Amino acid sequence: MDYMAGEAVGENYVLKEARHFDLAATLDCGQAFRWEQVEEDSFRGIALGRLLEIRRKGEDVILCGVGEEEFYARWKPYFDYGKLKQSLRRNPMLRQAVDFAPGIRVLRQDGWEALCSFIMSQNNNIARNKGMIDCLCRLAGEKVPGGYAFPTPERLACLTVEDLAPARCGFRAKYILDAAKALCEKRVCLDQAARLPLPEAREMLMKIYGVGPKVADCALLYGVGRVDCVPMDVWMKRVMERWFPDGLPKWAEETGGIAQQYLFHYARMQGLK
DNA sequence: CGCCAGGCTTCTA
DNA sequence: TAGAAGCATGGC
Repeated sequence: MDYMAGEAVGENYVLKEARHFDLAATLDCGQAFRWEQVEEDSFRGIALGRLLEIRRKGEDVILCGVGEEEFYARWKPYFDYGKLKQSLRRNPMLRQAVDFAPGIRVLRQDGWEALCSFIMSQNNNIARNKGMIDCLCRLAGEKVPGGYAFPTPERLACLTVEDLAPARCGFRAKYILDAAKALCEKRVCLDQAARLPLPEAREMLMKIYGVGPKVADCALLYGVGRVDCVPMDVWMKRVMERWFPDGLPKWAEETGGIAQQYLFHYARMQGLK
């Protein structure tokens, strides 16, 4: 099953034979920061303003307390980028990377949350970033059943660096506040970023203090649904140098961000130098 | 203890 | 205009 379908069973929504959905590889690989593993094969997180517990049971994946309507309205778009992965396998190197960890999925998160999360991820590690974000949500996020939503730009824009001190964001605090203000003042519009030519979308995000190419690209890919956007970190630079000196195949460019996810993971696991 | 984190801004030649 | 230095902080 490469695109998601399932059925409501009792109180839950069940994805049948969801072999290509590795929860740990997807939720704990540094693309999202609000999921925590609660049991062997079970994760809990707040995304899109809602608490979700999701767990694997044999070949199935169960979304606890989710009905059909909510699945299609909220979670399918969040978890599912469709059949893009299969076509990548036309290239031998891409096939190798995809088959190495076929259960990784690229998430389509909330745009603002992704932007803010990747601003905070800079020169940081995943574990600490999660802690900082959790604290930020408790500090300024709206209370929802089971925890706190990610704070809206409006709620952050009226705070100061001192207000954010408990989250221990360090030098990133001022960046977050500028990003929040940029959205409130409509200097930056993420809906517009979804439609603009890629270079213009990046340029717009990079006007935010503390947002460079990498953070802009991550926000676009993981939060704005720009699967054509390829974040270039140290690992991807090595991948391109070693395996794609002339760039990704032309036909793969429009889904380059998806390719990136598999190549990144593969390169890192191989310890590519 | 040091070293490092899926960078960015600022300073320097 | 490229390349190096500082940045805040805590996980390991």
